Amino acid sequence: MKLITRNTDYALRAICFVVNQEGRVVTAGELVKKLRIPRPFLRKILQSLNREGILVSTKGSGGGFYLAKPAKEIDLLELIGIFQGHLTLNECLFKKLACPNVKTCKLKKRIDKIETMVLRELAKINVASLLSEERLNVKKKDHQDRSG
Amino acid sequence: MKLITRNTDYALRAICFVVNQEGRVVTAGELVKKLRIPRPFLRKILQSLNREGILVSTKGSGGGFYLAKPAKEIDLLELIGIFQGHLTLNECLFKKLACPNVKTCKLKKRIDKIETMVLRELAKINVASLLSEERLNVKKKDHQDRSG
DNA sequence: ACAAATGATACTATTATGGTATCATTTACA
DNA sequence: TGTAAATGATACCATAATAGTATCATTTGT
Ligand code: FES
Ligand code: FES
Repeated sequence: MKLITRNTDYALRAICFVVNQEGRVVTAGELVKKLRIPRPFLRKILQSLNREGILVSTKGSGGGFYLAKPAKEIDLLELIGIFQGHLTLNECLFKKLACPNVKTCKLKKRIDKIETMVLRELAKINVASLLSEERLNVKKKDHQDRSG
Repeated sequence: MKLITRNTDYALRAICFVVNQEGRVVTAGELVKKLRIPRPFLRKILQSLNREGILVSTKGSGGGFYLAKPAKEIDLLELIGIFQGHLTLNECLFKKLACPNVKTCKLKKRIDKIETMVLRELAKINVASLLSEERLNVKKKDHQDRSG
């Protein structure tokens, strides 16, 4: 079981790279080469990040992406929200029938407490705080695909 | 994203029911009726619980299941381990290549910390502590299937 | 012997994840 | 003004994890 899926992780790597370019516009092609993420998948991810107000995109020749807000204001919880939906650690099986126990259920109470902790911690992890040490894995070999 | 999958949850409900029977041998059929879990699925779950030393089974006519150890010694972490494998919140994408950053990666460090917290809390949640308040949802209507 | 129980195990269905592939649109600039 | 270089939108496909079924073998009380 993974808390962080591939698209979230890729998004984070891409954002980190963009941050390091200090305002320069970065194209998807560049990111593909540097991060070695399959191009169509990365493109979809970048489009999401644009829609969600994390990156700004400019179209046309010379276009690309740059940060829409300070690195400090982009946290893991938000990224997970975008790519994995709301993080629900506990979900009672009697969902539709509206579980008769929700009010008293001890398990729910205890899992909820864990969930709250986890969410709080994830919200603390922001891109700026990750960047003092490098986590990008820059590569030599190019990557190729046809779409785009 | 769910921390607790169906089989883990069903297992927990089944165990709770068995605990409440105070040593009496309980059959899969009974559990199916009371908990309204699909019979073949529940049977598979009970077999796992037996293999893993949480329930003892007795075969043949009059057979069934009873607890293999005190309710206090059965915790959620163990159940999750059985049905969902080891809980890994963070798994670096460069797995096979052995990520060059594992030692320094800040993200990994921070997720690991969250993971440790979660595991510790899950280990604290044991069946006995859940049972002071009821979470079983006993039902009227029977359930039917052919296997067995 | 037979019915009532579990054990083992192989199979199937559904959903979530991890992608691909196409075509439309915008823009710089030769 | 037209073409190449970029992103936007969207539909599609592949793989893996989860959830569940189906069969047959084995054990045991009566
Ligand atoms: S049994 Fe429904 S919330 Fe716990
Ligand atoms: S980038 Fe590999 S452990 Fe973080």
